Amino acid sequence: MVRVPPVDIPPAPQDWSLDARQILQRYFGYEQFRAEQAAIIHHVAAGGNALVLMPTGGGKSLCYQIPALLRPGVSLVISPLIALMQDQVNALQQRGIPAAYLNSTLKASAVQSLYLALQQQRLKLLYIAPERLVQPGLLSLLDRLYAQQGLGVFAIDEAHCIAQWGHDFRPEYRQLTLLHQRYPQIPRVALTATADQQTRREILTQLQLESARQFISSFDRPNLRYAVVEKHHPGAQIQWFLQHRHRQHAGIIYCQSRRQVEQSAQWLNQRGWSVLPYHAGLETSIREVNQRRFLSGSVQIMVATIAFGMGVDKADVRFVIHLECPRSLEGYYQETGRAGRDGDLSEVLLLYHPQDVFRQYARLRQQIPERSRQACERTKLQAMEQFCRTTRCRRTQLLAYFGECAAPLCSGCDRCNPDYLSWVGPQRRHHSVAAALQRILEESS
DNA sequence: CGGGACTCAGATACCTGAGTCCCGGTGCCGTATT
Repeated sequence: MVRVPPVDIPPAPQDWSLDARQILQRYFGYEQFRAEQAAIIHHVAAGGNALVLMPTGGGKSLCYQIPALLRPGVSLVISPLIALMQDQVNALQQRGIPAAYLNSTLKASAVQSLYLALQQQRLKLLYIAPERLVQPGLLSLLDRLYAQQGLGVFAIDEAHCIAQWGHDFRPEYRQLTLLHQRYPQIPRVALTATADQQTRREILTQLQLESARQFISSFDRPNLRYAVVEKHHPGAQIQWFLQHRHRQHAGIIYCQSRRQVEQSAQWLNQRGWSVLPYHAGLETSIREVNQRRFLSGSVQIMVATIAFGMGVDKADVRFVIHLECPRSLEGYYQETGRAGRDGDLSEVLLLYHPQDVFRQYARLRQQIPERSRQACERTKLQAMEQFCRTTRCRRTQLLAYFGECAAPLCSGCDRCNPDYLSWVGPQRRHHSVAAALQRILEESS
């Protein structure tokens, strides 16, 4: 992720009282709103709270950016990554919108001038991390703005982080509850592309959005083809998949540990594949170079941990491979969702081995002391396991997990189209027999 | 769970093997150090 100091804050345009559609055309260059965007924007701009679930590329950002421009004062966007803040702020500034971010990449002098700009209400959007939000200095400034009616909207971007990170990894995510307690008059909008029922409940509780209006789009990604294959010889299976289906295509291979990333990357490299590793143990400069090379297409395949993904916007990722089962269907959905953003057909392959899952059960027993959380994580892993072992349509099951009803057959997964099983080479006959038997058993029970 | 890192004894001056421990994956911030 490239770290650049913020550009000077552009002066606020004179007239923000345009209506939503005019703003859309004038500042963002689109003619029309998509799907529920208009409804969400009107609801939030009128002071309503909202939970927005919309798949990647659905135009979530506009759902808080336009309300921020329609309402008086400055709006705060809680964002999990510095790189995301930078991307968004750059894009807004290029459109002539006074936006800035406040984070540790800024020098003291830049922070000073930012505070001044806030006090003088020269900003419309401010991006910050939750860690920064909860600091007393910023809060007292926000108190003053609140008293002067200088706060517009609170947007919590990637709101699933509240549930996914708030417990142990980034505890400040659980202090966002202060937004409502301290500034009850300010509308809050939480946005995410992935949240199961449990995650939604947590978002609603933590942000006190229980009575908020919910806008939930379909999670289906019709251009993705799903397959889950039993893992026997992962190296050979991956090689077959690459050679026969994706010789030239860009793709991501997800591993569960840094070591597995290093080993797999090296193994593929030795066999002539154009790959680079990516995980949080690598130096920042190396991560930046590797990411840039993948995005630009000068390297074909990224072998990575979950560190790689959020904010990575590459349209032509044609495949995603999981060398091991992720810990939840939410994780799986997020990671596979990085394929096919351009809408073209893309293939996602999971190599499943029961022992991998068994190990994960053991690990969560050992690592999570709190019983209720352990149970919650176990439930998520169970759903993941069930997805791997199912004899029914994968897509239907994935969508059902996110609370969506879909047709019982999709023709875009290995259960609906067994040809997909040959992605990793010729199928051994007893597999299909075993699957058939299991299906008969399930159906008769 | 499984595998790597570490410890320590034993035999000998560097290395080996057995036993034990601990960790596995995401990032902010701020402070101390270059």
